[in-house]
Amino acid sequence: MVRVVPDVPAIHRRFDYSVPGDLEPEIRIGSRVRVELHGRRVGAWVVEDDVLPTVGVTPKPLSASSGLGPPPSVVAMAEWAAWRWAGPMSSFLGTASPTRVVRNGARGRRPARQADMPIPPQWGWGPNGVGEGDPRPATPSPGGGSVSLVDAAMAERSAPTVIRLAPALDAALVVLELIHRTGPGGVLVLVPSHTRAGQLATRLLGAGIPVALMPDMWSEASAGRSVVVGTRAASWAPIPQLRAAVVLDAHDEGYREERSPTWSAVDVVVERGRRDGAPVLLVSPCPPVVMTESGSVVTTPRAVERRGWPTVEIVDRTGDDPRTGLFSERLVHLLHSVLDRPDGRVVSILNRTGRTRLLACTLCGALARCARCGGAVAQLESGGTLQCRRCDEIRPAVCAACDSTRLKSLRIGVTRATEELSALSGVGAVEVTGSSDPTEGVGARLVVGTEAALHRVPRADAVVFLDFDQHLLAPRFAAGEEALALLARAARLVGTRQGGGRVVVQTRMPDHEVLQAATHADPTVLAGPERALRQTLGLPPFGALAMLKGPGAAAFAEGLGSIHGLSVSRLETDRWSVRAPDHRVMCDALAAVPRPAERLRVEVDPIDA
DNA sequence: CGGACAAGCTGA
DNA sequence: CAGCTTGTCCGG
Repeated sequence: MVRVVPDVPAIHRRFDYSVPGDLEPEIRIGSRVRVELHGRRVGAWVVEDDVLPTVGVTPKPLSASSGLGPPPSVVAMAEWAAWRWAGPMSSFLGTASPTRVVRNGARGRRPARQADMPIPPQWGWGPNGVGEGDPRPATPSPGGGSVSLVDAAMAERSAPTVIRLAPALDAALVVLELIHRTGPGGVLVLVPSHTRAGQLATRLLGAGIPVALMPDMWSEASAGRSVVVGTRAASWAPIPQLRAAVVLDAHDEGYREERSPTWSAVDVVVERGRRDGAPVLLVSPCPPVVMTESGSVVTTPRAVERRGWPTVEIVDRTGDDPRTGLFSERLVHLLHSVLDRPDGRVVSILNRTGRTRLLACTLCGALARCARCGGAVAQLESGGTLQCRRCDEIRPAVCAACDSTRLKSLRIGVTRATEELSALSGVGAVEVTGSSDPTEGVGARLVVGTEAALHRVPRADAVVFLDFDQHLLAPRFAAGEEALALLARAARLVGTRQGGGRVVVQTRMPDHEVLQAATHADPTVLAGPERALRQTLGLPPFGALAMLKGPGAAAFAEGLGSIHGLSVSRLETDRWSVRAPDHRVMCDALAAVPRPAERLRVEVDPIDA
C-alpha cells in the first residue's frame, strides 16, 4: 500500500492505494501515478510507502504508473514548503516533476559528454585573482594571499554563506571554482533568467563540465553526474543529495514565485543545503538583509569591490521647479556628450508605461479624473482620448470641470519621454517596455524604456534614471534594497568606472542611503540602516509577515486572531495582514486554522506593503 | 476539482 | 411532480 497526493489543487487530503504486482518495480516515493478517485482518473504522486491499511476502507489499486517523479528528499522538501508557504503540496511536487514522462531506464543512462574526465585546474582565481583564460580585467581577487572567496565561503560553518561581489566582477568564476573543488555531481546552480542559464551552461560545457540544463534535462539532472543549472524552478531539481549549491544574483526578484504559494527559490535551496549538509553560496552585488542576517558574508577587498562598480552620478533636483519636467540641464548635457561619440549609447529608464499618466487642466487646474470611479485618467496616444487606469472607462480629452480642451501633462510616461528625448538629443530614440518586441532597441544608440530595457539591452555607456524617487518611495517592504538592485543591474550594462561606465540618477533625495551606497560602491551603507529599520518595525528577518486576500480573508483572519503571538489587522475590505515573531509561529498558525470555503489567497513573506 | 445527490424553484 | 438549477459534500 502507498499513500498518494492527488494532482488536484483543491484536494488537500491524501489517499491510500494498493500497488498491483506488475507496477511494483516502478513504484517508489516520488513516483507519478494515475489513480481512480471518486469515479474519475487523476494524476498523483506517491509520498509514502509501506502504509498500513486503514480499518473499514478497501483500497483501490493504482491504475497506472506515469514515470519518475522527484526523489524522496525532494518530496520531503515539498512537504516542508507546503508548510512554509501555506500552499498545497501538489503545486510543489508539480514544479519538482519532469514536464514529459520519464521512464526508469533514463536514470541509468550515461550523459554523452565525458562526465568522469578530471576537470583541469585552470579556473582557479589565479595569483592576482584573475581566472586564467578569462580576459576580463576586473575579476575578484582573493581576500588576502592564497585564500579565495570560495575557500573563505566553504570554511564558514554557518549556512548559507553570502558572497558579495561587485556588479562587474565575474560571478561564473565562483561556480567554476566550486566545481573544481567538488566535482560536477550534486552541484546546483541557479540564475535569475533563462538567458543567463543558457549562457552559463554553454560556458561550463566549454570548460568540459557536464551540465544538465533545467527544465529540459530533468533526467540528466537525476542521473547525478552533471552540474544542474536553471532558474527558479530548478531549485526543485531531482538531486537526491545536494553536495553544494550556488545562487547567482541571489537578490533577484525572479527567484520569488508571484502566484500563490509565493515561495522563494533561495529559501528552498538554503533549506535543501541545511538538510543535506551541503554548502550554499548566495552571490550578489547587494545582498538583502534577510540573507545576511542568518549567515556570514565574505567579500573581495574594498578596492576590488569599488573597481567593480561604475561611476554613479547623482543629479540633485531638490531645487528645481517641479514643472521643469523630467530632463535636467545636467542630463541633457550628459546625453549630448555621450551621443556625440560615434557609437555612444544611452539607456534611460522611466518606470511608467504609456504617454501621460497624470493630466491637469491648463485653465482651471483640475486633475483629469475618471467620471465613473474618480481614478486618475491617462492619455494613451498623442492628442487622443483619456482612459481610466482603474476601470478602463474612456472619455474625450476635455476637462470635466470647465470643458477646456487644454490639458497639460503632469506625469509623463515612457512614450512621451521617448518623443521628448528624441527632440532634445537629435538622435532617434527607441522605446522599450515589457510588452515591446524582444529585439527592439538592442542595437539602438538611445533607448528609453521601463525596467525591462535593462534586461534587453546588453551594453551601454550610460544608464539614466529619469525619476528614481518612485523606486525609493515605492510602497514595498524592501523598496530600498530593490532600488539598489536596480542600480546594480544598470551597472552591469555600463561596466566599471575605469572603463568609463556611468549611471546617472535624477532625484530629490540625494542623501538617501541607496544612492550613497551606490556612489560609494558600498552596499553596507544601505544594509546597516535597513537592518536597524527592520529590527524596529519587526519586519523580516526580525519577524514574519503574511497577507490574506479575497472573500475568505476575513473568516481566516478571525481564526488566526485567537492564536497567541499573532497580531492580525485589517488593511481594507478582503485584505488583512498577519504578523508573527518568526516564520515558525506564523506557519504553524496558518496550518492550524481551518480554511474557509470562500476563495482565499495567503501570501507568506509578501512584497507589497 | 468535479460527480453525486438533495433541496429548492418553476410551470402545465 | 417531472425537469431543471443551485448548493453541499466528499473522494481510499
